Amino acid sequence: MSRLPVFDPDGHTVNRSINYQQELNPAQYEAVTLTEGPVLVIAGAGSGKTRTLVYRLAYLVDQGVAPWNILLLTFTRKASQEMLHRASQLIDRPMHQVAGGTFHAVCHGWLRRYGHRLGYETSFTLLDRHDQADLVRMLRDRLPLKAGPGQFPRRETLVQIFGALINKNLDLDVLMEREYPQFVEQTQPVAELFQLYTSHKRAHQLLDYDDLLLEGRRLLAEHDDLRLELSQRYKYIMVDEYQDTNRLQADIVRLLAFTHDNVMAVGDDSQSIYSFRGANFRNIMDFPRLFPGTRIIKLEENYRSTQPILDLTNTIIAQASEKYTKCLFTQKKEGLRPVLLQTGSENEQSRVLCQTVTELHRQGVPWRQMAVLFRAAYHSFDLEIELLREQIPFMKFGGFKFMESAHIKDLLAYLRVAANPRDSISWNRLLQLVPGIGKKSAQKFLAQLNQNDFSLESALRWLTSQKSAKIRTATEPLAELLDQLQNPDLSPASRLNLALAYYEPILKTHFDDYPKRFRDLEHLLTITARYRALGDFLNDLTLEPPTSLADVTEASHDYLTLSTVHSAKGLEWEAVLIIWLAEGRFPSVYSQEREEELEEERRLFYVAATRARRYLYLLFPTVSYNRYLGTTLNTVSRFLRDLPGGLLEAFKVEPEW
DNA sequence: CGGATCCCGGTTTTT
DNA sequence: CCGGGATCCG
Repeated sequence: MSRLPVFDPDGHTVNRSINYQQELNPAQYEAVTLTEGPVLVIAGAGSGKTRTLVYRLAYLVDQGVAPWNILLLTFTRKASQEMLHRASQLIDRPMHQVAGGTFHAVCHGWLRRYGHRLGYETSFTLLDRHDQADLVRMLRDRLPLKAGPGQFPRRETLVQIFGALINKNLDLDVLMEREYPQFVEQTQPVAELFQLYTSHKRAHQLLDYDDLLLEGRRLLAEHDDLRLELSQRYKYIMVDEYQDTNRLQADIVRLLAFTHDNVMAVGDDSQSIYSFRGANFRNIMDFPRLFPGTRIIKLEENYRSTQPILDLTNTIIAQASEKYTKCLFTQKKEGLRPVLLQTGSENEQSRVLCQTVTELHRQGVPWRQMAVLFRAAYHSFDLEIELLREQIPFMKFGGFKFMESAHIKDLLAYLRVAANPRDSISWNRLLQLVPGIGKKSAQKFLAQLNQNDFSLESALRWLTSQKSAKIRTATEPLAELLDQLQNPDLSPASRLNLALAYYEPILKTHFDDYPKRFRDLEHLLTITARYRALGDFLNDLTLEPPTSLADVTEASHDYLTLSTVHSAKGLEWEAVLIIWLAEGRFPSVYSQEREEELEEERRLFYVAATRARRYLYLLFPTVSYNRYLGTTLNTVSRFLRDLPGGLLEAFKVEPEW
């Protein structure tokens, strides 16, 4: 059919002739055009879920809905940007006024703007997991912990407990008994520490990830006028990956939609893989109860994979103990069976993988159409060495600890204090880098700062009035730096440069791998260059930390993807290779105790395998070498054991070189 | 305060 | 067996 461009009053070229009915299947079409009232779309893997959301965005705008009246909640910022981009191409009209992003980012935006109603200044600081652990350590040292019975949890564990408390909406007693029985005797001090943790964050304008959701919800729940205003602004709400939301997020949607109920939730219970973050796959089944009158639409036709791949993935998920009937089918009947490759050592697995991708590449599959997936980031270490040796271009996603390394944290501490002088965690950090100042002095400094209402002047005074001349030679340059960083006219990049000049000698004395770390800091500088406001830079770093070296170094255009399964969610490739399909690795040893955790591992494997369009390779080494256990034998992952015959092509292989 | 020494644990997944 | 964290001691 012909598509005549027409001009709307704004002067944009508008294509008003998308034939929605023709370009979508009946179920998709219904999901796209049913704009009023609650809709739940159960979208199987590869069933055109993103396509449906994109067309719905376009359709809404085509129908005359203003883009700023739409809210698109996604799992990552990248996902929402991608959808908006595709939708704007479809209707040839910019969509950037659509509000989009993660729950955390959207709540964050509200809190910057309206947070004063809950007692937050606009300069509040976001804490990542590492900051949370630092704070817990600081507070735990203040607590008179007598050496009671049983161990006190490590600080990472404490952070985990606090997170579960919020996201799973449980009482501490119940949580401890159910999930941390080994620490049950410590429930009382843990509760005390949690109290301390919560009140400290308040007093110092600090918010962790959970606070964003918690306080975002409170903003809506306790301020009727604001709830009304936001509900009327976001007249149409779409939530992607609903199976990975938790109770808190469901509450936020419920509150936000109270004037209209125009919510479309999209998800797949079989792909719920974030229970460690408080998500529960049953949540998606609760949606109709939260929104009475929900129309449920199922997308079951798969457009991604070939039938032999679907035969395997359908079988895998059919073995799940709790499942909602859904059976994917495809028109792509032809195709190769998934291949199981059993190798000797881990290194042989790596070499066989190199051979396989090289062969696929020779047959015409570009690198960017291939991905290697694994359960945990460290599973690919050996492979990365092998890929480098073979000069196969690759990029790794997930498990990237750039932001957690000490030198990055150190450098950012100077900027964070400049942005929020109440940020006790950063003060604590940067003070202890001064030779001659340790825990005790830092503590004294903070107490003193507290009395002076955290004025920077009093901080500088303290730094320049140290009695010992030796200490003053170190604190005076620090005071000078902090004074310079205060200048509001400086760009984030120039501030970072100032801090780097001050920090470089410290870096040299603290780390023997100083050159490598210095390069990291220079990478950080290139990220900074994109920002005009210091606050934006710091927030983004916490809300969307760099996920791969790609964000830091030059991106090449054609590369093989290496990714954790979690980071591969929502993506697809011509060829997918999954490594380490051995008991203890995938499923992980940490999940072998509880049935529900094993079920999640199964869904995780399902997610991994359904990323493949044409080629699916499953690899596992029989022998693994462990430094302290010596050589051990692996058995193939339980997900591949006891499959009905004919689903897989199985080989024992040895590398040729 | 900070370096030396001892002791325990042992790479999950991420906003 | 190696590394981080807690603890001890100068």
